[in-house]
Amino acid sequence: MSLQFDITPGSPEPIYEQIEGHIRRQIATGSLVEGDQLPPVRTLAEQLTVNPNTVARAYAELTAEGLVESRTGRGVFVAPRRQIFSEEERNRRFHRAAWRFFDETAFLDIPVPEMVRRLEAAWPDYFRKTPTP
Amino acid sequence: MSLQFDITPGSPEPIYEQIEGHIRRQIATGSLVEGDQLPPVRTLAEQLTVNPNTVARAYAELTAEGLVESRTGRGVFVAPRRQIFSEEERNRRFHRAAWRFFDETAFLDIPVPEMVRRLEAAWPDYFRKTPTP
Amino acid sequence: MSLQFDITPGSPEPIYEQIEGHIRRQIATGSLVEGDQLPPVRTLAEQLTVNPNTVARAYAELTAEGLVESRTGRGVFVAPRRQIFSEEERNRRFHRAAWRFFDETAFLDIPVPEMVRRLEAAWPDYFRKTPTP
Amino acid sequence: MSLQFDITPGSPEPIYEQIEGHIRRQIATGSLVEGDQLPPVRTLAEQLTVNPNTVARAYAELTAEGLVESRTGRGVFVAPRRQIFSEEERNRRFHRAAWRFFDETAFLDIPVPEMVRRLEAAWPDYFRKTPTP
DNA sequence: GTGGTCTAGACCACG
DNA sequence: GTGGTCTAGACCACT
Repeated sequence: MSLQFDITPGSPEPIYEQIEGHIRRQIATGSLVEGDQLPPVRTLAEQLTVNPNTVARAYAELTAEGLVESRTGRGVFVAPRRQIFSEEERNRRFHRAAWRFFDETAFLDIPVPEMVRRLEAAWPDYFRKTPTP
Repeated sequence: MSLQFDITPGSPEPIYEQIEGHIRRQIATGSLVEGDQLPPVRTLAEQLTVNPNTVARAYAELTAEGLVESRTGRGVFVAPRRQIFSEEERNRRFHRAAWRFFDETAFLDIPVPEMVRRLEAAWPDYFRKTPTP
Repeated sequence: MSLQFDITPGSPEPIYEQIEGHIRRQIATGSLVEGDQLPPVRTLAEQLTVNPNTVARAYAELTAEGLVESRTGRGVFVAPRRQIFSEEERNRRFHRAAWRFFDETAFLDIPVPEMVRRLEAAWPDYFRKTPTP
Repeated sequence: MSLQFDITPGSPEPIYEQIEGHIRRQIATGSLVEGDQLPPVRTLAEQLTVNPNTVARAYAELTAEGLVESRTGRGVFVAPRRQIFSEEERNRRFHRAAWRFFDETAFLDIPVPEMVRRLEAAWPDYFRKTPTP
């Protein structure tokens, strides 16, 4: 439950998004399940040596998305799994991610079938990256 | 050579990246080949109704990447095709893009096979974004 | 388009939520329509005499909700209307709001039919509160 | 008199407010009448597995409002019913609650008549939240 | 000029 | 102790 991970401060991806990403992944892969408590804002901030506000922002966005919920005075906990977005919105988000992916890979000269193959191959690796402690 | 395409003002993707993307894709798919001239900065800026600086930036980055080259006084031309990135670099970029894609889609609750199917389905649409003139 | 409104700093409702509320209402009632630009963060911050970060936070949340979209370097604009939440999530939010309403009115000793009548009567007033300039 | 109810730990509504709400409702609906004794702070705290301070706070606020009264050494009892708020105050509170409700539901795209219908439908459910023992 | 990120540090509400 | 809000001020990316 201690959420072992690092962030890369210089990256174009903002720190709070990196934090969100790690936690989302833990939830998506089942490393964190409903009712689990996230580390306190100050603790995680210290561990990552970032400002508490930055962690708080990540928690706030995850809360807004409904992935976690905050119980005042007690901490932030993984929320029961729900379907938050409409079919339409999920399609929109999928398309946005897909196009971004195409944009970032189009000039790598990898043919589409090969790309898809690689993507399928990368998935278990991604899934496993999150250490189940 | 007149580069028919639109940019999406509402997108979070910066305009200069959208322009770069379109040109990269034209080159990747063979719509633009070695020696073809790109439209002058001012012309393209007018056509897209964006700031000339924005177009200039896109051209500059493509030049830096070696995809196009500027012949002073005459314009910007598609460069001879060569292997720009090392195998290692291409793998690195592919992985980064793939992980970002996973991060953005993991919590959409779309199973992997379905995701792959959708991705393959989205490609022609993406490709068509830039009509080959 | 100048968004005439005040905020009450002492209120239990946080300032950024008050700002969000006003803008949501303007959009809900049609005072702000797709494509309209919101006042710049700094301008609105000055007008309300709050910190720019506070306004930025309100804008960020509205952006996350999909009600507005930010075009980098140019400003924040009202987004095309979309159905963002699933039926389930909308029900959940409606129920939460309804129960909160009941909690806040239960001890006012107003019988339910009377309450409903009053609520219907209050709506046009609410709707009109947002000045169409 | 044993006050059968649960609190929802995941809710954004603070626990002490949930407790207050339940008791207010019991009084409003006649489940608790003048002279009835509330369970001792420690007992209720144990039953709900919350901090005794939290229960104490709820009792304190209800006492301050005049809904219950504490007879030192013997416990807390439901106070004689009286008009607690002036007509004006009741209108003010109703309006505040109504506007908050509108704010939270305006962007759910539910037409007013449908909203009223749903609200009426939700009431019995809300009422039942506290089973009359 | 626009918005977005991050830090530092204060203050409050809840338990 | 927990998270949440707000301010002040710096720095960056994009147009």
